[in-house]
Amino acid sequence: MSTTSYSEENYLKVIYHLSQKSSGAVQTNTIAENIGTKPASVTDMLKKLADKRLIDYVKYQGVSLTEKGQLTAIGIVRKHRLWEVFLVDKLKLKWDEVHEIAEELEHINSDLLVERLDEYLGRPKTDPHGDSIPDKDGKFHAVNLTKLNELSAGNTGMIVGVSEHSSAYLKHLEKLGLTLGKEIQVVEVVEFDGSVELILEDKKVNISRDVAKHILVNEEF
Amino acid sequence: MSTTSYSEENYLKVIYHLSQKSSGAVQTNTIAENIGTKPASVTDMLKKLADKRLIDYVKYQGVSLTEKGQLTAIGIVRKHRLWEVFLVDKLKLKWDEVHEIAEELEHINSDLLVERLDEYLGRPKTDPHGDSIPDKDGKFHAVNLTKLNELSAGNTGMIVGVSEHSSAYLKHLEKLGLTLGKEIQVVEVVEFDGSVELILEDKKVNISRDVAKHILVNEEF
DNA sequence: TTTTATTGTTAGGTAAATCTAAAAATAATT
DNA sequence: AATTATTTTTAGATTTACCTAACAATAAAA
Ligand SMILES: [Mn+2]
Ligand SMILES: [Mn+2]
Ligand SMILES: [Mn+2]
Ligand SMILES: [Mn+2]
Repeated sequence: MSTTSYSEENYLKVIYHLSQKSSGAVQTNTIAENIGTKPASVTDMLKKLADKRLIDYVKYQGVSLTEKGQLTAIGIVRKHRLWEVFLVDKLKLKWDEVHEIAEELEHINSDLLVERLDEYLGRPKTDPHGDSIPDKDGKFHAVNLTKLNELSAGNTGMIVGVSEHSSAYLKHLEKLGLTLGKEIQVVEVVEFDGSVELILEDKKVNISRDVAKHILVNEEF
Repeated sequence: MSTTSYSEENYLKVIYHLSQKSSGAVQTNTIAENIGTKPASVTDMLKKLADKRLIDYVKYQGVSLTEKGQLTAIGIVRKHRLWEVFLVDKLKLKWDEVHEIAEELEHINSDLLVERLDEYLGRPKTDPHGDSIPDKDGKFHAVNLTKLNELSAGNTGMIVGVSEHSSAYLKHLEKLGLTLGKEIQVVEVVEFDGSVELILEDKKVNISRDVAKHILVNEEF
């Protein structure tokens, strides 16, 4: 089992996330945008990852992860999310402060470390943004999420995740009081602009469609 | 304040440790041995570190850290030791299992992270091997240590550190029961081979000079 | 179905960190 | 002081992960 560099791991993780987001092969340019490199650099790396049997790559046709590539990627995602839990639960960082740091921590390779960290944190199932943490074998335990903007008037739910992790977005939610675990009820989804009017802790809050669509709720009824 | 790469940081740290160990300039070959590279590579790096004003370097005359270089090095030592405390105290790794991992963790750059970690750990003054942890400003709080082999018959002390960190050595001490915090009393320092006969928890233990000289005790009387 | 636009690849280069082999400086021994 | 040994540096390569500019393939539009 050859070793993977930080850079290779970042590529695998991005390819993994992009494959989740939409079906079919992942495109070179999309990877470049997400990693912050040029397409030419991506092509170089894709060849290397293909040589290592971490991805299936057909020139001009995009890529997908092999079994081995996917397991590697999920392992990194697991570490990223466990470290985020540590940073928020134990070190009391805010949910918008942890991503960058976890981006580094996720590359530290030690099965013993990850196992003990998981145990120490109480084997959490989700990270501070509500994302599911895969277990040691790379299995996710299904959770059913609905986007807030897809609820109908009258529906109630608890905020269990967000699908956008930028600091700007998270800080905005924080200010609105829309944090994980909060109960909300939809008053109206405005047809004109898609904005959502909701009740949060007995107060009315109005959020734009763009804000609403990245809030994931556990629909209650 | 330009950024330092992992590799540069490892060099700075090694130069720092070597300057502590013996006075005078640190030699190229010694650095190479300690980092595990060839002297030619060290020369390359020394030029770079000198350009960045992190070391004073005169061709053929060895190097020493500048103020800036020393502060950087101490910052890395601080992180290394804090993470070791975390790994042992919180994650329950053994003292011979943490060095490699801390070698990676020490490079993660976030003042907020280090501050919170320090706070979370209760601002420890020493790491799991008894080494002093510098404070945020790079200051060490002096502790007076004596090498076990320098004690005289009848002297008593508490084990507060070790000056050798190899897994083999630490495992050996563990087996003998010679771990941090243990009280010992010297029965005799054998003149013939320098081995030390001591009492540990009411039992007699004999250790070689080589083992004894890396055990640091807080002499009691 | 050409033409145009988009997407992806190749060719050739750079910077960081390493290496080997050869040369130069310094230190230690006759 | 001359010779030998050790230490250090230089010269020239290599590998990884990038880049720009030019070209090729595919997709979209006319
Ligand atoms: Mn990363
Ligand atoms: Mn997250
Ligand atoms: Mn290190
Ligand atoms: Mn230590």
